[in-house]
Amino acid sequence: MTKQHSENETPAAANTLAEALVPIAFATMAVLNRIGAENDLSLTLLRVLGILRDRRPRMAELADRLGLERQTMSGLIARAEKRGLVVRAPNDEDGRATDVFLTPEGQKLVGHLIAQAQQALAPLAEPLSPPERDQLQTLLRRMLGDD
Amino acid sequence: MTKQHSENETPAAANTLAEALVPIAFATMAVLNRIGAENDLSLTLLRVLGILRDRRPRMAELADRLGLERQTMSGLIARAEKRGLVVRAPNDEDGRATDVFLTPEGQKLVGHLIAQAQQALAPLAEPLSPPERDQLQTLLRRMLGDD
DNA sequence: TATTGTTATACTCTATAACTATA
DNA sequence: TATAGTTATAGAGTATAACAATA
Repeated sequence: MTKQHSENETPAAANTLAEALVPIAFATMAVLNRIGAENDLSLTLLRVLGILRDRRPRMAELADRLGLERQTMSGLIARAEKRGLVVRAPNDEDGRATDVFLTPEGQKLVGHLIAQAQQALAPLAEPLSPPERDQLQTLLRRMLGDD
Repeated sequence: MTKQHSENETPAAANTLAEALVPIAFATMAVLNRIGAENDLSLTLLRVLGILRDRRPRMAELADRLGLERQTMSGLIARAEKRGLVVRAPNDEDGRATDVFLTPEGQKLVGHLIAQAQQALAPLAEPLSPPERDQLQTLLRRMLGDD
Protein backbone atom coordinates (compact mmCIF):
# COMPACT_ATOMS: atom_id res chain seq x y z
CA MET A 1 0.00 0.00 0.00
CA THR A 2 3.05 2.28 -0.27
CA LYS A 3 2.54 3.67 3.25
CA GLN A 4 6.10 3.46 4.37
CA HIS A 5 6.49 6.75 6.15
CA SER A 6 3.33 7.64 7.97
CA GLU A 7 -0.23 6.49 8.27
CA ASN A 8 -2.48 9.54 8.25
CA GLU A 9 -2.51 11.48 5.05
CA THR A 10 -4.62 12.09 1.99
CA PRO A 11 -4.00 9.99 -1.11
CA ALA A 12 -2.97 13.09 -3.06
CA ALA A 13 -0.07 14.01 -0.78
CA ALA A 14 3.48 13.40 -1.94
CA ASN A 15 4.25 10.39 0.19
CA THR A 16 6.44 8.62 -2.28
CA LEU A 17 9.39 9.83 -4.25
CA ALA A 18 7.37 9.36 -7.44
CA GLU A 19 4.68 11.71 -6.20
CA ALA A 20 7.27 14.42 -5.56
CA LEU A 21 9.23 13.74 -8.71
CA VAL A 22 6.37 13.78 -11.21
CA PRO A 23 5.17 17.34 -10.52
CA ILE A 24 8.74 18.64 -10.64
CA ALA A 25 9.28 16.82 -13.93
CA PHE A 26 6.10 18.36 -15.37
CA ALA A 27 7.14 21.81 -14.14
CA THR A 28 10.54 21.37 -15.75
CA MET A 29 8.93 20.21 -19.00
CA ALA A 30 6.57 23.19 -18.95
CA VAL A 31 9.54 25.55 -18.80
CA LEU A 32 11.40 23.74 -21.58
CA ASN A 33 8.24 23.60 -23.62
CA ARG A 34 7.78 27.34 -23.32
CA ILE A 35 11.37 28.01 -24.36
CA GLY A 36 10.89 25.63 -27.25
CA ALA A 37 7.69 27.35 -28.33
CA GLU A 38 9.39 30.75 -28.20
CA ASN A 39 11.92 29.37 -30.67
CA ASP A 40 9.43 27.38 -32.72
CA LEU A 41 10.77 24.06 -31.50
CA SER A 42 8.93 21.07 -30.11
CA LEU A 43 10.17 19.48 -26.90
CA THR A 44 11.46 16.59 -29.01
CA LEU A 45 13.42 18.78 -31.39
CA LEU A 46 14.75 20.77 -28.44
CA ARG A 47 16.09 17.54 -27.06
CA VAL A 48 17.53 16.46 -30.39
CA LEU A 49 19.45 19.72 -30.65
CA GLY A 50 20.71 19.25 -27.09
CA ILE A 51 22.04 15.82 -27.99
CA LEU A 52 23.68 17.12 -31.16
CA ARG A 53 25.48 19.80 -29.19
CA ASP A 54 28.49 17.58 -28.66
CA ARG A 55 27.76 14.53 -30.82
CA ARG A 56 27.39 13.46 -34.44
CA PRO A 57 25.15 10.39 -34.15
CA ARG A 58 23.52 8.25 -36.79
CA MET A 59 19.79 8.41 -37.34
CA ALA A 60 19.22 5.08 -35.59
CA GLU A 61 21.28 6.13 -32.58
CA LEU A 62 19.26 9.32 -32.23
CA ALA A 63 16.00 7.41 -32.48
CA ASP A 64 17.12 4.91 -29.85
CA ARG A 65 18.19 7.61 -27.47
CA LEU A 66 14.85 9.38 -27.73
CA GLY A 67 12.82 6.20 -27.71
CA LEU A 68 11.31 6.95 -31.12
CA GLU A 69 10.93 4.92 -34.29
CA ARG A 70 13.36 5.55 -37.09
CA GLN A 71 10.66 6.80 -39.43
CA THR A 72 9.74 9.40 -36.83
CA MET A 73 13.34 10.59 -36.75
CA SER A 74 13.38 10.81 -40.53
CA GLY A 75 10.49 13.27 -40.50
CA LEU A 76 11.83 15.22 -37.52
CA ILE A 77 15.32 15.60 -38.98
CA ALA A 78 13.97 16.34 -42.45
CA ARG A 79 12.02 19.28 -41.05
CA ALA A 80 15.00 20.48 -38.98
CA GLU A 81 17.25 20.19 -42.03
CA LYS A 82 14.83 22.20 -44.14
CA ARG A 83 15.07 24.92 -41.50
CA GLY A 84 18.84 24.93 -41.69
CA LEU A 85 19.43 23.71 -38.13
CA VAL A 86 20.99 20.33 -38.88
CA VAL A 87 22.62 18.48 -41.79
CA ARG A 88 22.59 14.83 -42.81
CA ALA A 89 25.63 13.24 -44.43
CA PRO A 90 26.47 9.65 -45.33
CA ASN A 91 28.52 7.79 -42.74
CA ASP A 92 32.11 7.14 -43.79
CA GLU A 93 32.27 3.55 -42.61
CA ASP A 94 28.78 2.19 -43.25
CA GLY A 95 27.20 2.99 -46.58
CA ARG A 96 23.73 2.42 -45.15
CA ALA A 97 24.08 4.84 -42.27
CA THR A 98 23.44 8.59 -42.12
CA ASP A 99 25.13 10.94 -39.67
CA VAL A 100 23.39 14.00 -38.28
CA PHE A 101 25.04 17.13 -36.96
CA LEU A 102 24.36 20.79 -36.26
CA THR A 103 24.89 23.58 -38.76
CA PRO A 104 26.65 26.72 -37.47
CA GLU A 105 23.19 28.26 -37.17
CA GLY A 106 22.03 25.24 -35.18
CA GLN A 107 25.03 25.53 -32.88
CA LYS A 108 24.30 29.15 -32.23
CA LEU A 109 20.68 28.36 -31.47
CA VAL A 110 21.63 25.60 -29.03
CA GLY A 111 23.85 28.00 -27.16
CA HIS A 112 20.99 30.44 -26.76
CA LEU A 113 18.59 27.67 -25.74
CA ILE A 114 20.85 26.37 -23.00
CA ALA A 115 21.34 29.85 -21.59
CA GLN A 116 17.59 30.46 -21.68
CA ALA A 117 16.87 27.12 -20.01
CA GLN A 118 19.32 27.70 -17.19
CA GLN A 119 17.89 31.12 -16.54
CA ALA A 120 14.29 29.94 -16.73
CA LEU A 121 14.79 26.88 -14.55
CA ALA A 122 16.73 28.61 -11.80
CA PRO A 123 13.61 30.07 -10.15
CA LEU A 124 12.31 26.55 -9.53
CA ALA A 125 14.99 26.19 -6.87
CA GLU A 126 14.14 29.49 -5.25
CA PRO A 127 12.40 27.95 -2.22
CA LEU A 128 15.67 26.21 -1.37
CA SER A 129 18.67 27.70 0.40
CA PRO A 130 22.00 27.64 -1.47
CA PRO A 131 23.34 24.65 0.50
CA GLU A 132 20.07 22.81 -0.11
CA ARG A 133 20.40 23.45 -3.83
CA ASP A 134 23.86 21.94 -3.80
CA GLN A 135 22.52 18.99 -1.89
CA LEU A 136 19.68 18.54 -4.38
CA GLN A 137 22.04 18.80 -7.31
CA THR A 138 24.31 16.17 -5.78
CA LEU A 139 21.41 13.80 -5.19
CA LEU A 140 20.06 14.26 -8.71
CA ARG A 141 23.48 13.63 -10.22
CA ARG A 142 23.86 10.49 -8.15
CA MET A 143 20.47 9.35 -9.42
CA LEU A 144 21.73 9.80 -12.96
CA GLY A 145 24.72 7.66 -12.16
CA ASP A 146 26.78 10.79 -12.72
CA ASP A 147 29.49 10.12 -10.16
CA MET B 1 29.74 31.54 -17.43
CA THR B 2 27.79 29.67 -14.74
CA LYS B 3 30.96 28.26 -13.19
CA GLN B 4 29.99 28.71 -9.61
CA HIS B 5 31.24 25.48 -8.13
CA SER B 6 34.47 24.39 -9.75
CA GLU B 7 36.66 25.34 -12.66
CA ASN B 8 37.79 22.18 -14.39
CA GLU B 9 35.04 20.27 -16.12
CA THR B 10 33.58 19.67 -19.56
CA PRO B 11 30.70 21.86 -20.76
CA ALA B 12 28.41 18.84 -20.78
CA ALA B 13 28.80 18.10 -17.05
CA ALA B 14 25.95 18.90 -14.68
CA ASN B 15 27.35 22.03 -13.09
CA THR B 16 24.07 23.76 -12.58
CA LEU B 17 20.87 22.56 -11.04
CA ALA B 18 19.20 22.84 -14.45
CA GLU B 19 21.70 20.47 -16.00
CA ALA B 20 20.96 17.86 -13.34
CA LEU B 21 17.21 18.47 -13.32
CA VAL B 22 16.57 18.27 -17.06
CA PRO B 23 17.85 14.71 -17.60
CA ILE B 24 15.93 13.50 -14.55
CA ALA B 25 12.80 15.19 -15.87
CA PHE B 26 13.26 13.54 -19.28
CA ALA B 27 13.84 10.17 -17.63
CA THR B 28 10.68 10.62 -15.57
CA MET B 29 8.72 11.61 -18.67
CA ALA B 30 10.06 8.58 -20.55
CA VAL B 31 8.69 6.30 -17.84
CA LEU B 32 5.31 8.05 -17.77
CA ASN B 33 5.21 8.04 -21.54
CA ARG B 34 5.78 4.29 -21.63
CA ILE B 35 3.06 3.66 -19.07
CA GLY B 36 0.76 5.90 -21.06
CA ALA B 37 1.55 4.07 -24.30
CA GLU B 38 0.87 0.73 -22.64
CA ASN B 39 -2.57 2.04 -21.80
CA ASP B 40 -3.12 3.90 -25.07
CA LEU B 41 -2.85 7.29 -23.42
CA SER B 42 -0.78 10.30 -24.40
CA LEU B 43 1.27 12.04 -21.75
CA THR B 44 -1.24 14.86 -21.84
CA LEU B 45 -4.23 12.62 -21.30
CA LEU B 46 -2.37 10.79 -18.56
CA ARG B 47 -1.94 14.10 -16.84
CA VAL B 48 -5.56 15.07 -17.36
CA LEU B 49 -6.68 11.86 -15.72
CA GLY B 50 -4.30 12.49 -12.83
CA ILE B 51 -5.83 15.91 -12.28
CA LEU B 52 -9.36 14.53 -12.46
CA ARG B 53 -8.54 11.96 -9.80
CA ASP B 54 -9.68 14.28 -7.04
CA ARG B 55 -11.24 17.22 -8.88
CA ARG B 56 -14.17 18.12 -11.10
CA PRO B 57 -12.85 21.14 -13.00
CA ARG B 58 -14.34 23.13 -15.84
CA MET B 59 -12.89 22.85 -19.32
CA ALA B 60 -11.17 26.23 -19.05
CA GLU B 61 -9.63 25.36 -15.69
CA LEU B 62 -8.19 22.15 -17.12
CA ALA B 63 -6.79 23.99 -20.12
CA ASP B 64 -5.17 26.62 -17.90
CA ARG B 65 -3.60 24.05 -15.65
CA LEU B 66 -2.05 22.19 -18.57
CA GLY B 67 -1.07 25.33 -20.43
CA LEU B 68 -3.23 24.41 -23.43
CA GLU B 69 -5.80 26.28 -25.48
CA ARG B 70 -9.45 25.57 -24.81
CA GLN B 71 -10.01 24.15 -28.28
CA THR B 72 -7.24 21.65 -27.60
CA MET B 73 -9.00 20.55 -24.43
CA SER B 74 -12.26 20.16 -26.34
CA GLY B 75 -10.70 17.63 -28.68
CA LEU B 76 -8.76 15.87 -25.94
CA ILE B 77 -11.80 15.51 -23.69
CA ALA B 78 -14.06 14.59 -26.59
CA ARG B 79 -11.80 11.65 -27.42
CA ALA B 80 -11.51 10.61 -23.77
CA GLU B 81 -15.28 10.82 -23.42
CA LYS B 82 -15.80 8.67 -26.50
CA ARG B 83 -13.59 6.07 -24.83
CA GLY B 84 -15.70 6.15 -21.68
CA LEU B 85 -12.98 7.55 -19.41
CA VAL B 86 -14.52 10.93 -18.60
CA VAL B 87 -17.88 12.67 -18.76
CA ARG B 88 -18.83 16.27 -19.46
CA ALA B 89 -21.83 17.87 -17.76
CA PRO B 90 -23.14 21.43 -17.65
CA ASN B 91 -22.01 23.45 -14.65
CA ASP B 92 -24.79 24.14 -12.14
CA GLU B 93 -23.97 27.77 -11.54
CA ASP B 94 -22.75 29.04 -14.90
CA GLY B 95 -24.79 28.06 -17.93
CA ARG B 96 -21.79 28.59 -20.20
CA ALA B 97 -19.43 26.31 -18.31
CA THR B 98 -18.87 22.57 -18.65
CA ASP B 99 -17.58 20.35 -15.82
CA VAL B 100 -15.40 17.32 -16.50
CA PHE B 101 -15.04 14.28 -14.27
CA LEU B 102 -13.99 10.63 -14.35
CA THR B 103 -16.34 7.76 -15.08
CA PRO B 104 -16.07 4.73 -12.77
CA GLU B 105 -14.00 3.11 -15.51
CA GLY B 106 -11.78 6.18 -15.62
CA GLN B 107 -11.35 6.06 -11.85
CA LYS B 108 -10.31 2.44 -12.01
CA LEU B 109 -7.82 3.20 -14.75
CA VAL B 110 -6.29 6.08 -12.79
CA GLY B 111 -5.79 3.79 -9.82
CA HIS B 112 -3.89 1.33 -11.98
CA LEU B 113 -1.86 4.08 -13.62
CA ILE B 114 -0.73 5.53 -10.32
CA ALA B 115 0.31 2.13 -9.03
CA GLN B 116 2.20 1.46 -12.27
CA ALA B 117 3.91 4.84 -12.15
CA GLN B 118 5.07 4.41 -8.56
CA GLN B 119 6.45 1.00 -9.32
CA ALA B 120 8.13 2.09 -12.55
CA LEU B 121 9.64 5.25 -11.09
CA ALA B 122 11.03 3.67 -7.94
CA PRO B 123 14.10 2.21 -9.69
CA LEU B 124 15.21 5.73 -10.63
CA ALA B 125 16.06 6.24 -6.96
CA GLU B 126 17.98 2.98 -6.70
CA PRO B 127 21.43 4.61 -6.68
CA LEU B 128 20.40 6.46 -3.51
CA SER B 129 20.38 5.12 0.02
CA PRO B 130 17.05 5.19 1.89
CA PRO B 131 17.98 8.28 3.93
CA GLU B 132 19.11 10.01 0.77
CA ARG B 133 15.78 9.23 -0.86
CA ASP B 134 13.97 10.80 2.06
CA GLN B 135 16.22 13.81 1.78
CA LEU B 136 15.57 14.09 -1.96
CA GLN B 137 11.85 13.76 -1.46
CA THR B 138 11.91 16.49 1.17
CA LEU B 139 13.87 18.83 -1.08
CA LEU B 140 11.59 18.19 -4.06
CA ARG B 141 8.51 18.85 -1.94
CA ARG B 142 10.01 22.08 -0.69
CA MET B 143 10.66 23.08 -4.28
CA LEU B 144 6.99 22.52 -5.03
CA GLY B 145 6.07 24.76 -2.14
CA ASP B 146 4.58 21.66 -0.54
CA ASP B 147 5.35 22.53 3.06
C1' DT C 1 19.18 -12.49 -44.83
C1' DA C 2 19.61 -8.54 -41.66
C1' DT C 3 20.18 -3.61 -41.02
C1' DT C 4 19.76 1.52 -42.19
C1' DG C 5 17.03 4.70 -43.73
C1' DT C 6 13.07 6.59 -46.33
C1' DT C 7 8.25 7.10 -48.16
C1' DA C 8 3.16 6.37 -47.66
C1' DT C 9 -0.61 6.58 -44.66
C1' DA C 10 -3.31 7.49 -40.59
C1' DC C 11 -4.28 9.28 -36.03
C1' DT C 12 -3.31 12.27 -32.02
C1' DC C 13 -1.91 16.74 -30.35
C1' DT C 14 -1.76 21.47 -30.90
C1' DA C 15 -2.78 26.21 -32.43
C1' DT C 16 -5.36 30.04 -35.17
C1' DA C 17 -9.73 31.47 -36.66
C1' DA C 18 -14.67 31.64 -36.71
C1' DC C 19 -18.82 30.43 -34.50
C1' DT C 20 -22.82 29.73 -30.80
C1' DA C 21 -24.67 30.36 -26.33
C1' DT C 22 -24.74 32.41 -21.89
C1' DA C 23 -23.47 36.29 -18.57
C1' DT D 1 -19.49 43.37 -24.65
C1' DA D 2 -16.98 39.56 -22.54
C1' DT D 3 -16.57 34.72 -21.40
C1' DA D 4 -17.12 29.38 -22.05
C1' DG D 5 -17.07 26.10 -25.16
C1' DT D 6 -17.21 23.97 -29.80
C1' DT D 7 -16.24 23.20 -34.79
C1' DA D 8 -13.20 23.78 -38.90
C1' DT D 9 -8.82 23.65 -40.56
C1' DA D 10 -3.89 23.01 -40.79
C1' DG D 11 0.67 21.53 -39.27
C1' DA D 12 3.82 18.73 -36.28
C1' DG D 13 4.68 14.39 -33.95
C1' DT D 14 4.07 9.64 -33.78
C1' DA D 15 3.41 4.72 -35.22
C1' DT D 16 2.48 0.69 -38.61
C1' DA D 17 3.50 -1.01 -43.04
C1' DA D 18 6.03 -1.30 -47.29
C1' DC D 19 10.07 -0.27 -49.68
C1' DA D 20 15.23 0.60 -51.48
C1' DA D 21 20.06 0.26 -50.66
C1' DT D 22 23.90 -1.61 -48.31
C1' DA D 23 26.22 -5.24 -45.34
